[in-house]
Amino acid sequence: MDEQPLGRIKVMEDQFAEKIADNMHTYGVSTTVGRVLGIIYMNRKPMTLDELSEATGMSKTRMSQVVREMVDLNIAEKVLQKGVRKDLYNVEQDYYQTFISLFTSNWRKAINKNKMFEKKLSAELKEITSNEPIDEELEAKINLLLKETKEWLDYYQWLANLVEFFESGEIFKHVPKP
Amino acid sequence: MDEQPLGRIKVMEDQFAEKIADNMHTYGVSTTVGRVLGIIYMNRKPMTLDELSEATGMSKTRMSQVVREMVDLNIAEKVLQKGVRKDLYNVEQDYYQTFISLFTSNWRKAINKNKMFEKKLSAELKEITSNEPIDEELEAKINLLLKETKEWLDYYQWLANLVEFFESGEIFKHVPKP
DNA sequence: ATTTACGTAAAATATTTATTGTACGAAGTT
DNA sequence: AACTTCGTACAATAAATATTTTACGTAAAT
Repeated sequence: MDEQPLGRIKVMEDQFAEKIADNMHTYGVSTTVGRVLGIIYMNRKPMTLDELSEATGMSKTRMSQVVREMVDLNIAEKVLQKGVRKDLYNVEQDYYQTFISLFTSNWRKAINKNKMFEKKLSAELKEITSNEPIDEELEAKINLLLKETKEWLDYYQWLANLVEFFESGEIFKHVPKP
Repeated sequence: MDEQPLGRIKVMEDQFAEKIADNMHTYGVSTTVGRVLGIIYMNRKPMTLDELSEATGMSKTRMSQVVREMVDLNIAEKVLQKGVRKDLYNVEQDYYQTFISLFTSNWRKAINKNKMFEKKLSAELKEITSNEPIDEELEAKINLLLKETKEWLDYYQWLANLVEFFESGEIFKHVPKP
């Protein structure tokens, strides 16, 4: 209570960084990724691995791992500054963009994985329907599976459209930024 | 290759269930939750803990835990069937609805957590701006923090609107089901 | 040409999360 | 009333993830 104003601001900034970390958690990224994002964000300018290590109290190796993960997720980028030897990392300053980056990179991953499955499954289904002698019960089962496959593919098409809807910024036309 | 048609269908059904599990993973739920969802889905009717235990090869205790998690997430429900003593569990059969349930329950959790933070932070900020003697540097810092707080609150308002946009089904007006 | 600082791979450790086993109360059955 | 069966709390164990330590190749500084 009787703290220095500057100290209190520092405390609030830390709380803020923590909150950002917490928010990140909802995207399924590890706590430390969230923390680092919050720290760089609050620092208001790019940071080196050593600075991050200092700020988190974690090893430099860990910072290296975390920062790589963030770059992969499109929520951080390496910044080149001439004359400076150490790598600098910066984060997206726009919350909405961060949301979109994480959302799209997660779902794109799932969509791509699914592509292979799609091919395999429909090939198998085609084959089985053309080759085999078919009794009634079998036919019913096959038809059910066919129907479900169709629904599944449609669902993934929808997901792909949804990702595009976010990535293009179209979402903001219908859910505008306050 | 020389398998029975019925056996091959079983294999495909299993692959399908697996794929559903995989998809679930993108939402940040545990693998087993995904598996159970896929199994019940493919079973096409509600299942008991014992049946699930049998189907997954896992303990009944684990099934109990998983099913509870699913109910909390709104992707499964307990079904009462008179005359039957065991609890039966069913899952949402509509992929889109499952997507929405998971999306909204995740973000709602985050939004609620944030509510408390909001109050605390803005109270602190108000206090510090009214009580303290202010020099120029301090004032600049405070203003920056105020601005960031505002942005953060706006962002969360947006998230809340987004959740509503999904939950109400409005999303389908703009990204229609194929 | 040596030395120093950097980032990260790879292996080792610590922490967290998932899973099982035991036990027990509540409710149904005999 | 004694006996089963059910679901789950709670403690123990196993598996997966996060984190650190050590080591090493590469590039800048001396």
